[in-house]
Amino acid sequence: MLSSTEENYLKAIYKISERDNKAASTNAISSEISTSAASVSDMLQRLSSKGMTHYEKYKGVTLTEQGNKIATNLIRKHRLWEVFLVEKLNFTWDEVHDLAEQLEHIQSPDLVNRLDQFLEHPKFDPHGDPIPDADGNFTHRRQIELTNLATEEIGTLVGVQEDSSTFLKYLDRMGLSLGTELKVLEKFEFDGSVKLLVNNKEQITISNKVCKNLFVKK
Amino acid sequence: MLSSTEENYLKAIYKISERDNKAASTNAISSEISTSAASVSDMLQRLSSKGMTHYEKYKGVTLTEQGNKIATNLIRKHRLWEVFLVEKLNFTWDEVHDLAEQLEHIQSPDLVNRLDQFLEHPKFDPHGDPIPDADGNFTHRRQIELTNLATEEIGTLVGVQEDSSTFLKYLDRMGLSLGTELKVLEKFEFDGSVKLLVNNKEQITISNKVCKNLFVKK
DNA sequence: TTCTATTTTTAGATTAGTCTAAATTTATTA
DNA sequence: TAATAAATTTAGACTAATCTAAAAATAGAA
Repeated sequence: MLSSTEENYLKAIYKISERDNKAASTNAISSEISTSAASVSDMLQRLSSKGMTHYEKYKGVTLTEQGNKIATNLIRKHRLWEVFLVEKLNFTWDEVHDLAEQLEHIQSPDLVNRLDQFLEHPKFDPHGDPIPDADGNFTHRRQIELTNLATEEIGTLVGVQEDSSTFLKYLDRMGLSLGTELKVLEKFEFDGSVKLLVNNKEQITISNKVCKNLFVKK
Repeated sequence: MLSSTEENYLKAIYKISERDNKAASTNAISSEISTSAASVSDMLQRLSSKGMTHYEKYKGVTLTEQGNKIATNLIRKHRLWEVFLVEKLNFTWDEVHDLAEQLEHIQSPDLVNRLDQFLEHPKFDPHGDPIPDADGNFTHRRQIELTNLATEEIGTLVGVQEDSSTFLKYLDRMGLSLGTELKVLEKFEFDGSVKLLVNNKEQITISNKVCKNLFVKK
């Protein structure tokens, strides 16, 4: 069995490979989990000797099938716990990330599955991210970045890229939550900011950076 | 903040002091948490330097107010999680101990209290053990050991001493669970075993060892 | 293609928690 | 009360995970 630390490395490698579509570099991992490159280098050798990663010195690292399975399961646990915290314990969506980081390391295959059942097999977490099933299959999101919506088009907010507390609090403040209907009124070329009609009522303008972090369904 | 390991030492010290009504010895702790006496000795000095324990070499150890508070809170968390696992996720009472050992180390004051609220402030865990409130106060159990029941007396099973999986499975097998009504039919002096009438129906005989692990309310 | 900058790895040290073996202190008992 | 047994602590070593500094390898630019 792996330590929590080792598990966190696998998750980081998964996340980076997913994002960049290539082997994760030592530096990318070290900045993802805030440790020195030296520590990462050490750990990569350990994870490889345990059959979790394919690693060639100076060439970056990818997950083996086994490593991928563990990483996916961590994500499953993380997102299910987030649903539990929000739906059952009434936490807000900006409070649950750090807690789920702890809970995802609880060891018990039975627990995850019972939790999944208790929550009635949710497909998405409170941030709109898909929850993989017990076999590691994700429900594919039919969603696009808000930036890809043309003027006058309407979409429903179904997910966010970032889940930092500051970003989520900002969204709450602007009256944006999952399920909110958005109509693009105007796109400003100058800085990429966008003027929106929210739920057919209020008008707000959001920056390009915010825009890129919002997923909508047409 | 303390590590999980340090927390486990505090819990062990709490448990032993409670049971024996005196300072916990190095050996008692080492057998409670299955580590060498040398490791315990080391740890006791560390915990004392952190203000968690009163420790005098060769004289055993007791908890400071702060240490006591942490230990009590761990017990609170442990028992609340056990209620959650049994009531909400349908685990059986013999399956939850090890999982609760992991869950009790999750750090978040908010989480415990929300869990408590979600479970509607249970007073006892699935083994009949009292759950301390947020201030560390236990509901006093008005219960006696089954061994103290005289012949012909009737009691309701309200708690168990041990919560090892083997013991609890044995009880299930014998048709004994919390709430079961027991009538003492005969006490055998020879080996301390006892013949019981269970729920006014079946007759069983249990050993003295089992007897000592059962609490009843008259 | 060669030199320089960047990235990555190695070397060596540190901390928490553990161990065994040896030394020391306390308890028991003759 | 002196000798022996038991309990406890200290010494020294090990592993996992981390760090900084130095060395080595790779990538990029002239």
